[in-house]
Amino acid sequence: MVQRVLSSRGERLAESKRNVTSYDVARHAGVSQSAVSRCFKPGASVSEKMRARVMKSVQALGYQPNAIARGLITRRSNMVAVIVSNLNFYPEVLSQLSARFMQRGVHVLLFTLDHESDVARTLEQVAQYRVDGVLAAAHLTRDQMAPFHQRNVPLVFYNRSYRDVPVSSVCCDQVQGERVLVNLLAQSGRHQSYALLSGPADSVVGMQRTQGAVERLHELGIRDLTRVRGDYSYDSGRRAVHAIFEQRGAMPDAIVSANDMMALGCLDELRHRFELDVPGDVSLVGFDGVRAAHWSSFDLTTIRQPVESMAEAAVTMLLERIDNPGLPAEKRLFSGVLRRGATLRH
Amino acid sequence: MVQRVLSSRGERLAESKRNVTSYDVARHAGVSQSAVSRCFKPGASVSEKMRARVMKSVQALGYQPNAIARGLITRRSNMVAVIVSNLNFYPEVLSQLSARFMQRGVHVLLFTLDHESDVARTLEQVAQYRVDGVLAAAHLTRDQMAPFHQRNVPLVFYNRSYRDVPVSSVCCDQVQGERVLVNLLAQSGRHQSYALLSGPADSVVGMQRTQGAVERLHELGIRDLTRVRGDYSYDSGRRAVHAIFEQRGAMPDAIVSANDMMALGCLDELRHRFELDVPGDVSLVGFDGVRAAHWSSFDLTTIRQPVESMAEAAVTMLLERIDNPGLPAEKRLFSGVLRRGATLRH
DNA sequence: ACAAGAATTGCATCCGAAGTCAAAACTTTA
DNA sequence: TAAAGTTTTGACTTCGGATGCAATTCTTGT
Repeated sequence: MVQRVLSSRGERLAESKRNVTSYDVARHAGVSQSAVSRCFKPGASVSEKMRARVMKSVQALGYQPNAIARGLITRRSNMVAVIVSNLNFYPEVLSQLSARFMQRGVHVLLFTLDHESDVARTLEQVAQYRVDGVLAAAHLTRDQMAPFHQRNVPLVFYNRSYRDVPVSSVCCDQVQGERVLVNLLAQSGRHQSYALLSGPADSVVGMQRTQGAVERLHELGIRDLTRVRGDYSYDSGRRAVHAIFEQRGAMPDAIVSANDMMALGCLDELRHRFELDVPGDVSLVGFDGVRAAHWSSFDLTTIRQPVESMAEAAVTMLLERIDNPGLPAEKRLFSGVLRRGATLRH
Repeated sequence: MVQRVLSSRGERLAESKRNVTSYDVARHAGVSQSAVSRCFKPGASVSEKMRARVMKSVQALGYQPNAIARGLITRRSNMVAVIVSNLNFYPEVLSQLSARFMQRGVHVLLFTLDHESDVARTLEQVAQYRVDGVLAAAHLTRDQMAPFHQRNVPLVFYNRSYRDVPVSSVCCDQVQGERVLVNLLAQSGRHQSYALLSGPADSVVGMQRTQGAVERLHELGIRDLTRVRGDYSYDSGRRAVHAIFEQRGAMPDAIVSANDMMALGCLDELRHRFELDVPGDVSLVGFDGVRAAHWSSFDLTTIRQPVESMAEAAVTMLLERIDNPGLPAEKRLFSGVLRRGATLRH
């Protein structure tokens, strides 16, 4: 008898561990499993009576439909993969994307790539989870995109565009933004010598910004240009100031940084190590419009990427293409917004 | 004939759209589906000949096992939910967690909660995806945790501890950290009057920091204490300085901020609006050890949370509990690391 | 009250991989 | 070389919910 009690307890325990399924609900409510399933499908043909009855059992048993099982039969996981190259540089973007996907009932499977972590393996994982779409804020080679195209998994890039590949993307116009900044510097008529602080060599965005600046400077006939390279970090901005100084033997009138973080590094180094005045001695512009650029210690002149609009556009584009796989690839280009700070002599 | 070509194309197209399954591979290789399945299970009983043959077909067809289907039968999704309360405050933490999970072959389903977005609905989603575990860097009520306990889904909290609930957590010792800071301020013997800038009322971490500071100040017999509240943002730090000034009619000798962001806001406002010297006129301490605290414009004295260790511990704890559901709840408490900056008079 | 039509409901099957178990193939031993 | 033991392999079932279709129930009109 003791044994019996124990075994019954054991069973109950085992049972409580097992998840409640639609069959359990059906049995409890005295209806068919299909009926239960239909109660969870909006717009399905279910009578009020039935719905009430099923829902009572659902409540009683604490039933939660199994999204995995549903995904298997519907071939829709309701998940998208978000691939971010280096989380540190994009916290705000990820936050925006995540919030917007969630709001639309889409779940985010997050993949982060720290400098050359095994991209191939990561993409394999993405494929295995049968995500409905992929939002990539990271660089992929053509070969790496191919499997998604083959499987008809929509792919939208954030701030990476591929000139020759028909793939959707949402970008901020880096070239134009940088040109605006250079114009601004040139217009003041107080900058003869320039330094350009580029991003890492493998950053497409960085290349575009650099290109935009170089192009415009060249058009304006400016020849006094020192070029150094950084890695987008604050510290590399600080180091860059030294590199510039050593290369030129003096500070230039203006420094054009490929992003805000490095610009802030420059700013601090110029002020605190070189004891120079910004913008009195050197003008400085960045790119991105990060929070810190607005802080009163910096008040950096920069181009703000319209992150909200871009995230919204990217999410919309991806979801549209999931619902309608026939849609053609589309590239949307947003203009950055000039923020006039106090790092510019005029 | 044209029609025939078209239709054959159409078929091929339709076929190429359908994902390759283990049955397709089996047919192609002339073996059974089970054989294919076994080839993907490490340590399964498969002959070399068989494995080679299957893998050839796998390559030929570009087969990728369907993680959804696998998850259904094994009842293991190989996904964990990471719930983050406000992404802006925790980019580094998320980055750490994500990288560490990925490294161990676990996938991250990301859920973000912006101020009181529907927590209940979010948790429902978490449950429906049958994640293997949950890592929460957000506050959950006891009722909200219950379903996970019932379903035996391990739950680990990051920087939230629940005194009376047997739930696992990894935390930084907020109270101790704040006490260390207060001691430091008091030891210098140059601070008589204090202001305490707390976090939002619903932040447990904030409460603990505030409590630690208040306790220690009280123990030291310091009575001159002005208390104001912020929302953790830089801007609220700036505003707080005004609030403090208005409340006291003068600036205190030291401001203890519940986090770094607000401390930086204070610092900027003190220097640029009030034209006060920090640390000459006012001392200032923060908490967290964010990147910007190290920047030379600020050089903030603060307590750095050992994010790497904490993330590693949290990930390990969660995965251990997934593999071994019998493990008891455990709370791990890390000490923060004092960073002596230049915002402290001595 | 009854036929015709509309709205519900249930049965059976499917999604794609994993695991059980017995049959088949291969080894070893006498 | 046959028997016994070992390893491989394949047929079949399972996970949990969705859906086409047929059966049933409910409306409606006459």
